[in-house]
Amino acid sequence: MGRAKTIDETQLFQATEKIILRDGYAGFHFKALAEELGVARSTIYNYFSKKEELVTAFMVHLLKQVVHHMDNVSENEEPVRGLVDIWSKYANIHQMMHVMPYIDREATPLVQSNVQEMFGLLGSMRSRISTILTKEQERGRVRKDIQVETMTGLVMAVVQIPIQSDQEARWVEEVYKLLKDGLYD
Amino acid sequence: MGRAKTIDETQLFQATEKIILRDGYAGFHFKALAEELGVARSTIYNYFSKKEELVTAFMVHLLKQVVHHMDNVSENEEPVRGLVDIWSKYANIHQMMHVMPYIDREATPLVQSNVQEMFGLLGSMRSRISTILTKEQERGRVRKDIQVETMTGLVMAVVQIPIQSDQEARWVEEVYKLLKDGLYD
Amino acid sequence: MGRAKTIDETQLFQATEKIILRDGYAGFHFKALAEELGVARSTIYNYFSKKEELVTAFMVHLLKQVVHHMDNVSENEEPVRGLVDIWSKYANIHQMMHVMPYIDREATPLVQSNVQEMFGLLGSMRSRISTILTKEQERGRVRKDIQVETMTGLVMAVVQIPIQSDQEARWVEEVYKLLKDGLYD
Amino acid sequence: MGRAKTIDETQLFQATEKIILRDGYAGFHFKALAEELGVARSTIYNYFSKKEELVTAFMVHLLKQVVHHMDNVSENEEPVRGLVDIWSKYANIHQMMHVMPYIDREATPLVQSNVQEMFGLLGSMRSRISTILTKEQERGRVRKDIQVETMTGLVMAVVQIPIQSDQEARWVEEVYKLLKDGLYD
DNA sequence: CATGAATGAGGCTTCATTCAT
DNA sequence: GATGAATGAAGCCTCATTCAT
Repeated sequence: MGRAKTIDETQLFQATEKIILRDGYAGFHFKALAEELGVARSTIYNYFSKKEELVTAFMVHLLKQVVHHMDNVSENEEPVRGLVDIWSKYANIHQMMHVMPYIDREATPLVQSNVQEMFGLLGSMRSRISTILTKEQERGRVRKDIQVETMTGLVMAVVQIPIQSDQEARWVEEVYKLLKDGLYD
Repeated sequence: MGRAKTIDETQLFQATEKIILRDGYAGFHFKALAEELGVARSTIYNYFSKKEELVTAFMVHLLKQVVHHMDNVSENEEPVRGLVDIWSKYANIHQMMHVMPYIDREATPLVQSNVQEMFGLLGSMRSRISTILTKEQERGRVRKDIQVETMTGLVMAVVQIPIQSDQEARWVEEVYKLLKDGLYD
Repeated sequence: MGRAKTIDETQLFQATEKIILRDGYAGFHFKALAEELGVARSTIYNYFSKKEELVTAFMVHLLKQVVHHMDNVSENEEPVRGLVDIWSKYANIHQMMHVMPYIDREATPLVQSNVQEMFGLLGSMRSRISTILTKEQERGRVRKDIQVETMTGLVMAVVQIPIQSDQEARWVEEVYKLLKDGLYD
Repeated sequence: MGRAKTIDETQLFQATEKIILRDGYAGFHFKALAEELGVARSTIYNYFSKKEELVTAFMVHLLKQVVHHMDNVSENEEPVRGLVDIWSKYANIHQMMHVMPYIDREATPLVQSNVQEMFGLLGSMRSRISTILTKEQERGRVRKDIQVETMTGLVMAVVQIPIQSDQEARWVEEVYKLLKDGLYD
């Protein structure tokens, strides 16, 4: 039955995230990855034949999770709060997104399609937010004097507000309030 | 004496920004820079003896400008709006900040001190915002039920909201409103 | 598994010696080394990640050999002659030592420790010679009116006396005599 | 009458020696030299149009001094001692000679002729020593059972015996004795 | 003469990727 | 499948040297 696999995609993704979060994309090489996983560098090529393919696949994977969460939230009575809640759990996704400019998007067809999928997913996120906001507008909860794009941008941006670890609940609370009612009394 | 300079620091900084914004930090080499400026690669080393030194010097330069602007604004009657106004002009500074994880901060002593200065300036920005918010709280304009840090984070984060070029005025208007009064009616 | 090595440390050391002896340290680059060995430049980096690491490792290796030889000689009835004999075989070691001022000793920790080891080995050589001379003094063979350090220096210095190839035996004979009885009748 | 010279050959030579002795030939650049002298790098090219020309000129200059000293000594009743005496004063010349393998001897015609002159001077040194030794043989002072070349080599080699500063007199004494009568009682 | 500026040549390194076992 | 070894491409950096003022 051949040799048993020593690693799988999940481990690759975990190690990838760990390294990128720890060392930034600059510190993310197959060299480092191999060390992290305790396998030979060349072994990774049995799974992903190109660095960019791995990274983009990983990001697709991440984004899918987020989008999935968003789907389960949109039915909530307080959907904006639900979004903030998700952000608190996927804060690092933004760090991950920053690696995008460093990726050669033309590298291979697979990379291209991954990148396209990523953009698709990002679009989904945005449009889910838009939808939520529009619905809320219809319900008379959200203001109508501002473009939905700008508001969507704001909702996406708040993920950048630093969270102190073990203060997530408070972060959600405060950020939600700020989003809802703004800075002013 | 000696011959006339063909480039100066200003041009270096401009080219640096241009390249980083266009290609990301990954595409920023002295090779690219030299091509952009039409000089030999080694010429650049007469100005900055290390890639990191140039980039960090540039970022310090940028941040200084922003902080300087902030100083001239804080006396305004509507200081939060002033901040948003600055953000609209320095939107790219955030893109620039994203290169930080890619910089080898130990590269040289000069780099180290530049990086320290950068953090100092970022701190200044934050503390200026804090101060503004606290003062506004005292004047009874800004709410008091939320930690100043979180609010500062929000103010800094809005710079990430995408601007459509030639829509800056509107962006400022809308973002300011959102900041002030939130999403909700 | 993996493919068979095309070079090993021994070949690297041999090539290193050959090049340094032929071209001096100035002519010793990984480029030259790679050409000499018929491999790609980068291949060498799989063995030694820095020029200085290779050179210093090589010198440690050389010195160890010499010290080892010295140990097997000290029991001889005519130990000074034994030393001269060793010198005749390791004449080039002195040429090698001349590269030391050209080595960046701080390059890496490994380099540092290699350099330290080198000095340790040189110290060993010196102290072995000292010991021999002192013992010979006790046996009443070696004069006592001169500091042992100076005599040790003399013994080490004679390695510089040029040898004509295929005249080694004669060189040993004559140098030994000179060491023992001096120039004068 | 034109601008006054700010440096001259003497200063160049002094600075050259200082740097080479301090940092080794590796640390000897026109950059360092210019700093040492407080002039622009390019200024040096008004005096020597090539690094090698400067270095070789300097070495010729040094060797000439030594040879000159040797001439004034050879008339002494104890000529070997006289040589040792000179060595004590020019100990560093040997360090200087070690840079030779690093010099591109073909660099320019001037370099070539300098190098030739250097070899000539080294030959002079050797032949002066030979002559002295031969004369001493004739006077029945120096042994005849050993080739003059080997003995010359010994005399030249002793310059390598380390001198402790402010112990020069003693060094001369001891080395002379060793040369004359050897290590053995 | 002196100099500041520019440059080219050459060496150093690091990885992603490919190969052969 | 896994691996150790080899490699090429690409970027970094340092000087000697040349140029123009």
